[in-house]
Amino acid sequence: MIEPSEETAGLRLAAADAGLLADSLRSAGLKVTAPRLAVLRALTDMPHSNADALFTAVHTDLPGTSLQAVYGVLASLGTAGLVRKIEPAGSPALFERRVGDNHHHIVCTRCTVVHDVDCAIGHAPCLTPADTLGFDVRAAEVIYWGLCAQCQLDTAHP
Amino acid sequence: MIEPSEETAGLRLAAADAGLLADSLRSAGLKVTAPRLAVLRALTDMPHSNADALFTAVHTDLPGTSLQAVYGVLASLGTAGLVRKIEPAGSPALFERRVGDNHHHIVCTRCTVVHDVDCAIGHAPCLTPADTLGFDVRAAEVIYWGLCAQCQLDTAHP
DNA sequence: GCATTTGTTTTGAGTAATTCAAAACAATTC
DNA sequence: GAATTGTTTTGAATTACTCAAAACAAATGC
Repeated sequence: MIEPSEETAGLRLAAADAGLLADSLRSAGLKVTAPRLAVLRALTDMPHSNADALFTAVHTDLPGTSLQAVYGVLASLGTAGLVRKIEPAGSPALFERRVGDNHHHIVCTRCTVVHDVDCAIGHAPCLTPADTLGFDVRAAEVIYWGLCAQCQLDTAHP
Repeated sequence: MIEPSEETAGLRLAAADAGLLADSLRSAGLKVTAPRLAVLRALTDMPHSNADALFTAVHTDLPGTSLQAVYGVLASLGTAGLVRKIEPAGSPALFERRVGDNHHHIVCTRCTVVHDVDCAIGHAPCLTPADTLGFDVRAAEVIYWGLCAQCQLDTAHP
């Protein structure tokens, strides 16, 4: 039996992955295009990326791709519900593939790294304000701000 | 005894108010200037305003004032802790004088009106994520999104 | 397979919100 | 009332993003 090399394994994985990504596009009613697959792939590797970082990543694989195309892809993936856009104060918009759950984010005020966090109480208590003021509340967004572990160390020993 | 006219009452109030605003600037270690007083006054009347709206309001009273001055004023008031800046997704930054409590905001997705809301559970349960991931969490920001009462009516009877 | 339709991407330009820098100016301090 | 320090004006630049028209590619029907 022939052992698959690491390279062929990598290719096979990439191919399988491309198939899954293509499927997710198709089932969202979107055409399968190279820029869309590339953006989805980049977002899988680096969640919480901004449009520019994704452009850089995509551009390496697919040199023809324009920044506007990345914005266009992100917009269509967004409305199709395949990616989520978050906009922490003072930062350009960030994108992630984790959608459909009501998870929140924790942002380091020093290095701006972002991580996912689940809601404190498991279900969604903080998703209901004390007084809705007559609003029909559809969503709640929580952002925690603080210092990440590394930045705590860095500020302690400068 | 002479009844104060509405006008003198207004002036007296304005004067008293100017005194209070000036005091708050002084005790924050900031110089008392006309643009700063004007921005504070405008923010009192119209909380959740953006820089441009404040510029328009201030410019009426104090025609020399530039937009950059308003940005400068807001920056210094911000670092002095006299105003708070909020940045709801898809909107320019908004400012308010209500500081020091951990209140949150509810935003109408249709007309973008913003109101203050207190935390659901009174104390701060949603201010603690389930897993801090090693972060030293300093603040939590909650934004509720929905339709305000008026926009619910407007969309029901278009 | 190939033409058609429909949707996507490129190219190029434009805009909104905000920031930067130097000179002019005004509020506090001495 | 002069000196100091901080603020505002003026003018330009930057970042993040959007718009529009033409070129192009994916899916659909034949």
